[in-house]
Amino acid sequence: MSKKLTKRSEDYSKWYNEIVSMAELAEVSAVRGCMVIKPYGYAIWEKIQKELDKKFKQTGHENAYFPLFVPKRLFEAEEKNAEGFAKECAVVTHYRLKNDPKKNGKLIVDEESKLEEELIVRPTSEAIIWNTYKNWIQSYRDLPIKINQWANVVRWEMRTRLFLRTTEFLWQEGHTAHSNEDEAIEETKLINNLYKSFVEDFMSISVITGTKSESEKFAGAEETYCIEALMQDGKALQAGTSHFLGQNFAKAFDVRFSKDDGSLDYVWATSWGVSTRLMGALIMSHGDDQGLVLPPKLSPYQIIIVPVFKSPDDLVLINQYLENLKQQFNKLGIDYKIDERDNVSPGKKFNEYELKGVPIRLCVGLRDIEKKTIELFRRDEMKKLIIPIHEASMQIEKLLFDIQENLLKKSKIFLKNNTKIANNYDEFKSMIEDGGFVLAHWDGTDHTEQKIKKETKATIRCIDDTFSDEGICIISGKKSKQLVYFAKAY
RNA sequence: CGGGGUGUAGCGUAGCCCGGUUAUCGCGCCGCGUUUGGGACGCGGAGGUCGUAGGUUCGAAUCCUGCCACCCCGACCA
Repeated sequence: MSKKLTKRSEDYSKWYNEIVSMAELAEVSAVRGCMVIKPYGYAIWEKIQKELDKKFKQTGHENAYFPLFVPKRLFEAEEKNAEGFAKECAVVTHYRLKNDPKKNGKLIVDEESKLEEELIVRPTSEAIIWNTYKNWIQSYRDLPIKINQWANVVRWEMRTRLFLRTTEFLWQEGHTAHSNEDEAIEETKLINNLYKSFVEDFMSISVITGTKSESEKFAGAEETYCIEALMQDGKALQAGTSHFLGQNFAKAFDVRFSKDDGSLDYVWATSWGVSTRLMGALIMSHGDDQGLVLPPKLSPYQIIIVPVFKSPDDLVLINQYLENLKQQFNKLGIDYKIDERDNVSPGKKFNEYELKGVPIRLCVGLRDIEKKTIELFRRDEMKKLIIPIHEASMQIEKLLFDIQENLLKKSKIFLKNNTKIANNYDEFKSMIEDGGFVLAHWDGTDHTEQKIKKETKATIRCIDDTFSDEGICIISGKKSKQLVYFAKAY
């Protein structure tokens, strides 16, 4: 008997870690707070990358790459940004090691190799990129610049958690430069909407959108738009952010351009990103007591084929039987994998692929060949059905579509059922305790926000401007422009 | 950085309070055989500086001290 997965309801945190490890997504590495992403987990990340790239290109963006190291003086240039990240930066101070004269075989830092100016390992690339853009931009004709980079960044967090908050993480960061404010704001919103549609359509995760409060927004940004998802334990997760940077970075790095009327102006900027944290969102949104559940569009393969055979001859027969179907999969662009291991029982394979969240399992044995059937199993509903093989490709195509839709539908219902409106602070406190999003009136002050955070651990997750009903702040009793989303968050 | 906890085989663990043969058990791994439609079984086998450095003792996984690492709760955060 192999190890059983802890039930999701018993210990959510333990369940999460076990899925990451048992579904072979990633493991804790020997390097502090960092993780090793295993092939299966990385294949999912690659699907995310591929799809986002497609969307970025459709909206006029290009990929490029900038250095890992940021000289300290560049990092200092934008004060708020520097201050925001100062406490969590890895810093390169030396460039050489030498043999320890006291201990043979040991290496020590060569003090003589001390750098005159320290290099910061990027926690984000605004500084290095804006210092580069400065040389690229002279005229309004050079604008807009719309670049994305896939990179690793390092943030020395106190506490780490696989995928959600690792010291090093992978992400994409977009950095755009525009000749006017409206265009930059439009870009910021466009990307946030792009994130929303990606997360909903591909990851089947329902999200709320809006802007961040003053204290929650990105250091150095004028406005931060975000998408927020709700995990099954009732905690919110920031899944993506898109920042309108105004002219802050242009001023800090002195990036000016000539307008068509001949005057000089600072450029307008945006930056935006999603990270490997999306993998955490995926696990916590869809996973169940059997393991991971993947939406078909993100699964490394949509179908796992488990042949049931007693001899190599049986296996040959089964492969012949499936030949035509496999060709149809290729034609339809459906990825499949066949598990032909003969030293592992079918039952064990069933459980393995359920743990890995493969959307559909196709099981075939001699019994099926006789009856001209196949057995299908859909992971999201844990239901089996036996169908004639001549209907298989058609049914599977439909089933994949259904699973994708069904997961989003479930996610939407979950989000809806766990979003409540609080009319007073007592109600608010008990709702926050239960988990989920709580909509409440807020007077817009930092003081009130901090008070709520201190007393309930809830933060303002986002402010959806489409809400316009005025009301009274649940704490201060002052006038409130609208309801805002609160929740306890990861 | 504060408060709590844990380090024993690849993983999970018993033993520790109350020191005493060859360090327990399960999973996994290797070999042979029987199996294979929901986590197979039998027999045989390999694998350990008991986190680390000292101390106490005839004798330390066990007691004492320092150090290191990791986990949980705070502060910090995508």
